[in-house]
Amino acid sequence: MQIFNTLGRALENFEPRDPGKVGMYVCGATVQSKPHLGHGRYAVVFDVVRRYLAYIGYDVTYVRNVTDVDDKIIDAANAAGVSTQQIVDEAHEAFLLAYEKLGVLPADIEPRATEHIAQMITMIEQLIAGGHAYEAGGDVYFSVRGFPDYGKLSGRDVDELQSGARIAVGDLKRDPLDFALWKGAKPGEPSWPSPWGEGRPGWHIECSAMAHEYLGTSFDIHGGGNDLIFPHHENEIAQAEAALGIEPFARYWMHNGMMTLTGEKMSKSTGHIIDLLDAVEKYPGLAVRLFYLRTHYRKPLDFSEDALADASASLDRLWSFRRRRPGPVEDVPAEDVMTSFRKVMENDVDVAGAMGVLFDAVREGNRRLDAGESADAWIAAYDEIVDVLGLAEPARGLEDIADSLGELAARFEVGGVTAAALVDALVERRNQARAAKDWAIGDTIRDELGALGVVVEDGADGSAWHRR
RNA sequence: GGCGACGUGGCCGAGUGGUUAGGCAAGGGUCUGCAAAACCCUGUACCCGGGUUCGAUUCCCGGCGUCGCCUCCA
Repeated sequence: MQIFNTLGRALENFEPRDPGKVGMYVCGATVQSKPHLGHGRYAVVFDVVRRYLAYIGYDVTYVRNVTDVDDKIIDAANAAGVSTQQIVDEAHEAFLLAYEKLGVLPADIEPRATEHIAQMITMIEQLIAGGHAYEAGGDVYFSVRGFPDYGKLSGRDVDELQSGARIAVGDLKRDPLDFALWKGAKPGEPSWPSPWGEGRPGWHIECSAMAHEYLGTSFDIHGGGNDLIFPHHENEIAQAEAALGIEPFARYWMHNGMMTLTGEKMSKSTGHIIDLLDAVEKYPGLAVRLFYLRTHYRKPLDFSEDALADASASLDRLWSFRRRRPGPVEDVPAEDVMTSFRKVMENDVDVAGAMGVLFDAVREGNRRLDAGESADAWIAAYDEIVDVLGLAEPARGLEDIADSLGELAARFEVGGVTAAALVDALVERRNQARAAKDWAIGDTIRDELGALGVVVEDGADGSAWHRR
């Protein structure tokens, strides 16, 4: 397949380092506060990349890190008067909940920075030994000008960066461009022992060290938001390639575009955000997921309430198609549908294009069902595509409304062993009433069920119900 | 200022050198006790100005506009 590689800014044929296997490292979040819609986008985008690679037969190792030590976390802990651990745990829990609601599969490995201090120290030692880094007053800095390839990812020129670079008061850098690998501990900060005294790692070194730890040298795909290209990923490359003496650190760099709100980037530092957990509370998590997936992953995506409602309506269309024939189908997926699907996906993961293929299949499937023909091949195609996109309707039980269903059934003098049987009995009772043209009873039962979240729909071949 | 991206029908949004993307919304029809769903039909888009070409929304140049990175950020 073809992937747009930020390193080189071109579409490239994807060839993994080891045949049949893909190692993927995606920059996760700094767990400092609750996630916003932008975090959901990166998570969903790379979740689909991962699923598609697995779908076409690769054995994928998916690593998504958790940054659990940095200035902002320390600030947040101090401001709230709690431990950094508490800030990290609460935020991380919120992220995991959001990922789950969005249908994001758990990472194979979810390494935390604080659990890989030793690997970072090793890498920093390698850098110092190689003359790429220097210790200064308990800090360690990477020497940017000593790494000729610096700027190759972001397209930056070291001499032009010079003017914009700044030195904080008390900084011990030899060159304004240099960045911290290790920061000497200040009072009240979490710290770890090191050859340079107590301290903590700089931001960038964790990804270099952890990606190398789990995926080895020159692994396949490194992903993240495009706001990480500079300086984070540029620095990751510099550190890893200088320390390990390998090139490239990662072979393909993929970056998703930013979420915007009223045309401006969402950013937690400005507070210009929509809370992700709020969004997945108001709309089904998978509607938010579909909202992300309608737009090509590299483009900016503007949030609006209307867009989310639009996505939600689209999702209903998909799901109501599948509900027409519940359960597994035997047929193989319609070949031309799957061919089209793969064709668009091979084009730099054109999920928006895949959406078109999917909806085409849905229309054809619906048409066939209306005509009384078999739509199994299209349902099978639907299942396969929806599985790759992560948009399958989750099974929803009736446990939470079992008591109310019991009361309702009692009112209409029907019974059943399970909650589902109660619904069946109520629908049957309703149809008896309808057969007798007693529309009032029929409509009451439908309305009452609807109030509980059970939607009843009458079709040519009987009435069907589903949980909303 | 440097680097980069984008500008498609009412809205969202793929894609392509010449043949229907798709979704949502809208109008008309079929089905239907009502509702819902579904199907069929309708709207014929590609920022502006040049250029290349038999032909450009698609390639090139210029302009206008919007956005991102250059500082923490998915």
